[in-house]
Amino acid sequence: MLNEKSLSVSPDCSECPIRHRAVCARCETDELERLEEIKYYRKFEAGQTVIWSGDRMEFVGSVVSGIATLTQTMEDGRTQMVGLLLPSDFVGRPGRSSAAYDVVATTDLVMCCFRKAPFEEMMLRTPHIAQRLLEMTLDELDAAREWMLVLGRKTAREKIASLLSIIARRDASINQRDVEDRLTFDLPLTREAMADYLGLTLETVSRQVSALRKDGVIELEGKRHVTIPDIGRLLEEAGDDADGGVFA
Amino acid sequence: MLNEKSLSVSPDCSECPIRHRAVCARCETDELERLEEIKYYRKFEAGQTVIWSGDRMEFVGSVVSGIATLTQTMEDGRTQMVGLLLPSDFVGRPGRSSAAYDVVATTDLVMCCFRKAPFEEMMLRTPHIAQRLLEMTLDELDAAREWMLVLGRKTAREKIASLLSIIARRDASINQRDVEDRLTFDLPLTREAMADYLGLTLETVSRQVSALRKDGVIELEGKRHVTIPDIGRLLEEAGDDADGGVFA
DNA sequence: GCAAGACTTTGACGCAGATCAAGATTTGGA
DNA sequence: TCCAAATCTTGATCTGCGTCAAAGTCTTGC
Repeated sequence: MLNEKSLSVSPDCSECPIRHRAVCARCETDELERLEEIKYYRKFEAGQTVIWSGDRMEFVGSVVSGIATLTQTMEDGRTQMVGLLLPSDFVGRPGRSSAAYDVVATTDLVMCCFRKAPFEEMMLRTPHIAQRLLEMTLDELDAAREWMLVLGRKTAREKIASLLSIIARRDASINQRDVEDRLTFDLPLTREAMADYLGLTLETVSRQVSALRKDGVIELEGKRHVTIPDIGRLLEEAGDDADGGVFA
Repeated sequence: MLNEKSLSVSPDCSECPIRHRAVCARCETDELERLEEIKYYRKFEAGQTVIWSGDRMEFVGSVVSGIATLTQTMEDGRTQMVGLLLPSDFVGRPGRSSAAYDVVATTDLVMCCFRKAPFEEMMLRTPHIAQRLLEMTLDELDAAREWMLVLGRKTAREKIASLLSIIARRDASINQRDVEDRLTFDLPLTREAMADYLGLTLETVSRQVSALRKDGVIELEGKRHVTIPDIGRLLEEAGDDADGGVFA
């Protein structure tokens, strides 16, 4: 299965998670080349909608850089975010022809896309791709279920702490350490987007963020830059085990 | 790929969804026979725990008959149901060694199980199985995300109506039509289990069920037997489009 | 550098659903 | 058949978060 060429990563693909995670180092050379043929990049600006719920979806792909959200909207306008897409996350469903959710770029976004039909065709012939996608989808399912606990049973304060701990842990690209080796990052979401993710109003989000700051759980510089002095404390506030449940 | 034997269903397997949905009519005869070798049935009584969160999980499988729930519990005892397993639903994750949730039988339950190691091994050699599991997992992910909207944004009354409409639509085995051709079924969940699914208290569930009855949206015979005079009305109460969103 | 719009904070008040409590109904075992 | 436990209903009261309102603070383009 393995050969030298499949292990090497060509420069233009060094940022492409699908190729890294699903394909590279596992498939035959000619499969890699076929995948290369149907691959292309798309860029979106912050605020742009990548795809509307119900639209025909003619590609699948994964996030290379930036952040996007998946949201559902009820007829009366209530909206719930159902997924946060960070670099390396996959978008799209083989076998489904239209999008089930709105996908919106919340920061500038680069996606690595594959035309859907040839990708599906290739999946049929390349078992590792389906297996890798299954693995990724099971991870997403776990994350969705973890989030159900947050939405159904946690208080507003716990919800905020849960969101901050997910962001602090999941997106290596925005995470830094400051001079004292504390976690520090820019929030990639507005208060309103946080509210949509957490099933709260933006006013409640704002109040609870202020409360966490006042209590020393987080530090804020401006509206968006967050520093976590003690990640264990934050996890406690989130109602998680100190060792972090599924996020560990 | 196809041959006569793979299309025929042996009697002892006529109820096994994995075989129907993932394997039958798609694989070679010898794969079918190997699958048969590692297959076994397990029965559980109502109330029994199938597996505890964190336990080593040495099988995967699917529900043949009965209903089970997936729940998460916080240290302080708050619990959230994160999945409802109806006949044909799959349990277990190839590649994961321990269970992430408690699985509890809420009615008498029959499961069709496969020993995990040989099943995984077989999955590697039989692309259709991974592809079928991917399809099923994507469906579960959609259901989980639909439920996030219910948990995050719907009122108590809408939540109850949403749960009833899911049960009314998804479990063909408990669904009947009465003499006037109206949907009618026994609720497979206690008020407490409904509360755990909906992120409510059991008192609120009881009150809202009573309210829906008083308003003629549902009819009750005893505590558990429900009749839906007008499914469109119920969907309206659930806040869904009359044509049902992802449940359509 | 300033005006307009987007985003955020804070306050006052109301309400949906939680909590606490008591009692009714159903189930099951001796 | 009867008692005990489980399940469900209903009422009274409390509270966390939503709603409405106003003002503060960033950002952007001119």
